[in-house]
Amino acid sequence: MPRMAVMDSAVAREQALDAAEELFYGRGVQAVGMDDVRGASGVSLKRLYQLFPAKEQLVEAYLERRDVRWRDRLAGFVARREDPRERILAVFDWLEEWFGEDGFRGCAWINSYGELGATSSRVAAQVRAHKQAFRGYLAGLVADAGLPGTLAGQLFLLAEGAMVTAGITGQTEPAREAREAARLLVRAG
Amino acid sequence: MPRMAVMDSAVAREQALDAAEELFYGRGVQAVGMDDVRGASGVSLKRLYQLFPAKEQLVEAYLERRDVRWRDRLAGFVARREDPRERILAVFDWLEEWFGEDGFRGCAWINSYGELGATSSRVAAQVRAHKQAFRGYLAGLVADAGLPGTLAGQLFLLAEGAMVTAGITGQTEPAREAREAARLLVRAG
DNA sequence: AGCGGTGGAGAACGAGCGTTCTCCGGGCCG
DNA sequence: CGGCCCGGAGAACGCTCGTTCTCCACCGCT
Repeated sequence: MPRMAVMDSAVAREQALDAAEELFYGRGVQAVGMDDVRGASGVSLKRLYQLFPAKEQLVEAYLERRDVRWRDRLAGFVARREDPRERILAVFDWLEEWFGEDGFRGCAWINSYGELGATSSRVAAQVRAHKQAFRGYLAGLVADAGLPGTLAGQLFLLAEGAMVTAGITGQTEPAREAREAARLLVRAG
Repeated sequence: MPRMAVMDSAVAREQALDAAEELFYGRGVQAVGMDDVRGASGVSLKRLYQLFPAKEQLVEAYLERRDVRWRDRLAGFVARREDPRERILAVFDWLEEWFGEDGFRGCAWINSYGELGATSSRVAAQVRAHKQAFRGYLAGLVADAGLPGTLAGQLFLLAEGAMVTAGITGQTEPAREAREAARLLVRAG
């Protein structure tokens, strides 16, 4: 009955990714060994290498899954607001919530880019794709609000600056500063 | 005559730092070995370890020297403008110049923070100090223009967002987008 | 009960690299 | 000219870590 083995593989994969995400995000990719992932996940090394033939693939899977979840969480939060302009500002409210979470250590993609961007072209491409998706999402919000397209890039830069600054300082305040700037830019637009 | 030896040490130190800066910035700190620094600088390993007892100290010296130079270059560019509001916008003009330079790979401190922030508290502190100095510089420009203090944080976030985005995409455009947003915020202030 | 195969624990291997050591040549002093 | 010290080249050492291998316990089947 291979059904069971398949299920176990799926479970092991999730456990491995859960552990990898916490460790990679919290300490940096290079500071975490495959053995650390094994220890934290309970998935044996043999199985880990069956699921992810090399560490780089585990890293890619980690960024990929986090990308989907991150954008879903943001979109879910924003969708609760009705007014199109409020939705734009809600992005920054969500950032503030995120920055305040336990274990927040900045943007996983910006951090990974600093760590691996010069070495791994695949990671670099994933980071670019993630940022482009976020920017595209903002562009959609701006268009829905009937505001000029140039605003999207400006909001994007504010959000990126807030993420990087919150990551470095450990404070949530950058989200409020960015929100206030966004409010002024929306009003001016 | 120890005079000569002292001079040579100073020269060797500069050569080592020149090579370290190019390599660390271009490829990331962890991807560069001490032997690479030796090869690129012509300074022998023995001498390298006399000047910098461990790699971490070389990294610190690299960030320290680059910090001074970076802020001097920015301040020098901005000081050429007379009008206080123009000086604020000149910051973003300088960013555009910087982004367009050969070998530009984003902000050295943001990248280093992503790579080492979770591991080395000394590097993390240096990054925070650099960013705080930059923010303080912007606050001075804002005060000189008689604009409200809250503007400084907003301009800072725009600049950080532009640096991180230019680093990831390799384009200079974020500087112009940030400049336009800054112009609107200055006008609104 | 015997047995084949699956999977886990952890040793083993090999590469990379930070750091130190050894050896040697070349200039300076008596 | 002979001994001495400074510094360079690069081998060596020890550790980490990605990846693979070995061995063994367990589980289902006949």
